[in-house]
Amino acid sequence: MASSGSPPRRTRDDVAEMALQLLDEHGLPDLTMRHLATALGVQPSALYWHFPNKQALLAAVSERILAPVHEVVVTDLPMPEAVLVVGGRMHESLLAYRDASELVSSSLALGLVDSPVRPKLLIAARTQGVPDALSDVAAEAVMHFVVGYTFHEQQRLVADALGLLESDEKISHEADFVKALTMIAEGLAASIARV
Amino acid sequence: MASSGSPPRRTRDDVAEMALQLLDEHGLPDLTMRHLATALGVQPSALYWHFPNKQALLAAVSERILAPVHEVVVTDLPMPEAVLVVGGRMHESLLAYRDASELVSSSLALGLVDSPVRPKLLIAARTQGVPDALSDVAAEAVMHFVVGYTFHEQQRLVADALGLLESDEKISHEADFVKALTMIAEGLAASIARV
DNA sequence: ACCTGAACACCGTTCAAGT
DNA sequence: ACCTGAACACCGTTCAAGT
Repeated sequence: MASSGSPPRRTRDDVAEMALQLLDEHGLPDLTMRHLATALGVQPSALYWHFPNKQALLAAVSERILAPVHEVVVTDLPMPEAVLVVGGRMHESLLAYRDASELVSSSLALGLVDSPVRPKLLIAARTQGVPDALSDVAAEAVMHFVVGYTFHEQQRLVADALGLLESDEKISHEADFVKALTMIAEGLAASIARV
Repeated sequence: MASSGSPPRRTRDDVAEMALQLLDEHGLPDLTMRHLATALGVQPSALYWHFPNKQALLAAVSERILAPVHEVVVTDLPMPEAVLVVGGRMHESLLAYRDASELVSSSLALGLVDSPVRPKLLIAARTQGVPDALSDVAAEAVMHFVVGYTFHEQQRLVADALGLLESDEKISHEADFVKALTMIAEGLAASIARV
């Protein structure tokens, strides 16, 4: 049998998965097409058979990072709580990999990836008779806040690791995140009450 | 008289100002140290006399973009209105230059530039007896939402200019921005009412 | 004080050609 | 279908040296 035949080939998913691992291990600045190719045992040009360009590859990585948010179940949850659950899950998902929020921020802005927050809040809103327009507005506020906050937070984490933060900057800001998200949720509740 | 003497020299401000113009005319991807040097009639290495690295230069450009936010006056303004005024001014400032929100987003995240929202809301809060902690939380929510939203919005503007948007994506989202910002302001009002 | 010249160590992307 | 090899057109940064 020809068991030691042709060299192993990579799927699109293999490439995206390896990119995610490189991101987590070495950070976004070192996630180059050349490093990725080397990690896959392939020439840089081979990557362009799987993806048209680097942005498309990064969008695929963003999708993987955001996957857990799509799994969250918020049906029959009151709207303000749904905001906390979805926003919280997105926060967790972004913190799970190094530099994830920076990467996702640009993929979202470029429109190469859809907000996972919007469909979730839409479901929760509809089961409670809240207009789509209102949940859309809330989804925008939540998504941009969570991504921006986590981006900022994640940079503080690396600054801390490098030991260049003042001691009063080193306290955990997890509580602040929840407070701000709660404030947005309360704003939504107030908007609903007025309808 | 030696009126046609030594060649013109550049100040740090000259360099930052030219960078801002290049950003606005050609966008962030084309704002390279080499292009900037050429525009200034200088060698790329000359820029490193004025700034230690590109990030520091970009931070200086971010400061220029955000300058109008520091000029806004919110003393004696009720807190929810202060949020709308400061957030609105930040939105305007970011829209004034091409790719400004993307640039400012990363400068803020890296901690190379301070949030202009925080000190403004702090003043408004204190004149009304609102605790600093509360205005800080609001400042975080406002800043991250405004920067993220405007980043997304500014990318839609270039996509529209390139003619690659569906017609239902082309409607102005200015009203949505105000609605979301208002929702955050109402969340703050609700938090204040509970104190 | 401000800048040149030259180099170093990289990038993303294309494309003809191979298997 | 998946990849190689080689090239193209760039990057940011350093540093000795000039004026």
